[in-house]
Amino acid sequence: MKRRADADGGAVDDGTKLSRSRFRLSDDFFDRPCQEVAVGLLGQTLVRQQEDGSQLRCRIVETECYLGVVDKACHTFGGRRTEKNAPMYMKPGTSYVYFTYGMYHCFNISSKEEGSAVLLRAAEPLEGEQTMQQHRRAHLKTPRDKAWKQHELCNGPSKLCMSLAIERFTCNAKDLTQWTGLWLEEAERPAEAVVTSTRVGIDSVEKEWRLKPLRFYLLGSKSVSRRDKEQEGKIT
DNA sequence: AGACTGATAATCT
DNA sequence: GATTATCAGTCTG
Repeated sequence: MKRRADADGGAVDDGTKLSRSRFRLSDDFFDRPCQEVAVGLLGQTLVRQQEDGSQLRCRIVETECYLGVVDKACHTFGGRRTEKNAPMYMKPGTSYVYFTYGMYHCFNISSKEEGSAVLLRAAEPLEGEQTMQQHRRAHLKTPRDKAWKQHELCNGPSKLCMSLAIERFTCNAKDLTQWTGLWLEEAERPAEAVVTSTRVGIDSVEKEWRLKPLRFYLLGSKSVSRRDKEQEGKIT
């Protein structure tokens, strides 16, 4: 895997923080089969650049595969093309941010197969937790002085979007290997085992595709959105 | 921690 | 007109 220093993406390290990974995930990371990208993203760092120069950072702990035109649960199944799903057909590493349930967003990254993408489902906050709390509060129906536990900030696909201020008008159809607003950085290989389970929230899909093992998460992370006790029991 | 329910609007049929 | 890759609030244990 080739590496490239993050010269154009993130804020310049001002020396006040300890050394951290500075290798931005690039084309050769995303231009791989959906399942490789989904598993490979576990443990990596998702970075959101704020307008004030600060960064929001989190560690990805849960992902899901949407395999493209062959996948009955996928927005591009059968080769369907709409204005909304267009980013899924774009270059691997392109963001696909869509609005759902009249209120929420989901954030995906396109991968190699035609129409495929990885849904980012959960992450652990690393930096900017107070800003994440503010972003979450801004979405409350009735504004109040609520605070979430750290592991509750990004433990779901739309919570992750709220915390990082990811929405379709600003973040959709971006090349995440180039854009300065949002990118991924290589981190240490996770020590946790990877749990494989079924995808969430696709109940109307026929059984064959609904039950495929296409969700991946890091065992033991408190930020995982839904644990699969049965699968965890099979891990030694 | 888990189960249940209502909310809410863009998108597609 | 139906559906939705979800969440917050409430209730229960």
